[in-house]
Amino acid sequence: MDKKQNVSRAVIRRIPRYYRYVSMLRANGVPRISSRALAESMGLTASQIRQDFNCFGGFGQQGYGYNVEKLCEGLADILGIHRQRKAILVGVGNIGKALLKNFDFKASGFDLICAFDADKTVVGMDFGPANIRDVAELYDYVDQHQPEVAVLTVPHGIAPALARDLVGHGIRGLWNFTGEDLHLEGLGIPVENVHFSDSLMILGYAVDAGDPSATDE
Amino acid sequence: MDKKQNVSRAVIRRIPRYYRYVSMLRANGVPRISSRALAESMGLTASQIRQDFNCFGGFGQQGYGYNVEKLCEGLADILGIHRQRKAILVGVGNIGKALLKNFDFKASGFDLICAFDADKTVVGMDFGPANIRDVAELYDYVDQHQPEVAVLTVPHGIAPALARDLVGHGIRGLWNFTGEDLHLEGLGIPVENVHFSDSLMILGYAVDAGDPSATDE
DNA sequence: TAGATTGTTAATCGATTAACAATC
DNA sequence: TAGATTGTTAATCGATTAACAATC
Repeated sequence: MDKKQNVSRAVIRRIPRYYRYVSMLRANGVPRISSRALAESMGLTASQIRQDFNCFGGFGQQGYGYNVEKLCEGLADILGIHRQRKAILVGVGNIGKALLKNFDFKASGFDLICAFDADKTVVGMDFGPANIRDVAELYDYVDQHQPEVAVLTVPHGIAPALARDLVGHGIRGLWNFTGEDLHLEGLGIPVENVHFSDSLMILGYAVDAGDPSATDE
Repeated sequence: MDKKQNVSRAVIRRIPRYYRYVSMLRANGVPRISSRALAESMGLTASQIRQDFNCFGGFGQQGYGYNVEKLCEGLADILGIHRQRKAILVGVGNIGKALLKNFDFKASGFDLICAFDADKTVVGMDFGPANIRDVAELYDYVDQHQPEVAVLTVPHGIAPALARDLVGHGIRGLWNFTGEDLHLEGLGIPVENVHFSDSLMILGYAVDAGDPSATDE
């Protein structure tokens, strides 16, 4: 199920999308799928799909294709969905609230154990799965519970310092919604920077150009 | 300012990030920057930056570098920031609300003129720039005001049909937060699918692997 | 002018696609 | 077995990097 060590960035970034499509097939009770049929439905080539899956060793079977159940579990394992790593969220503003209320952390492999904010009026409340605590307790909490990942939904400006401190307290990955690029790869800390504006600007360019090829995945 | 026709997808997707960095330099009053210095601060190579900028014709000057003001305006023009294209938002749930309240559409080149929801309790309210109308009025409104882009923040399931209908009424681009991939490129309609879960899963993978190289941009 | 830095061509690298033998 | 489809190698394509002449 795990074979090669050096899986390229391009491949890894496609895995969640595979997982999404294959999960849907599974939910629909489809027992098996060929690389050709999956490629068709995803807008990729069959070759690429076989290459990608083979980075992680043989999911498939010649003459048959891929068993959907097995493939789905394989992809889930690659992504560590079942590991349910502990995560915290810092900054319960609109975006923070929206994530707490709507976003299914469990489905992505995380257990959101607590959220933090400086605003006393939200401290003590519950949104979705997590209780809100005072940000003053943040580092004590991190020391004690050792979450692996922090979701940053704080206002612009305070992100870089916060990120550094969290990493100092053992945080190993950051999901960053602040709009400021964080670069902690030098420390070996992965960061996913979510930039709404970049996405919308690319859409604007594509609309102006009348060219959809800048968009999709 | 505009030279080549076939600007590659890879280049286009970097432009918003350039725009972000160069805007910051401008805000800080920096008058000029070399490809070398910009590369340093963005974690790219100088070569790549010069190649990228040259897709759109000479922003720079030999021996001097790039004039920040001019470069910033050039990038804004490529992205059509000043065009302020009309946009609507459909689905005023948590994510919709968060976007309306927090997201600066103008800074990305859009004027969010109206939002729609089926829930009568939010109809008539204002969040941020836009008034909320009943979704029953949606298509009449689109016919009349001809927005170019629709932001889809509706619940899972109804997105594909809604997207098709909006395109039927002249919508030329979709910013899709529903978690369902929409593929309308066959119709020449660009779509930016925003997938929070994909982003978080990639982060999870990178954390497990102890390898930040899957993340960043 | 001399130094700096671009614009641009050529070389390298990586990712995608094609092809086909292996095998279920 | 025959047909289908994978796993995998080789060919192609595109994107990034290096190099350097042009020129401010």
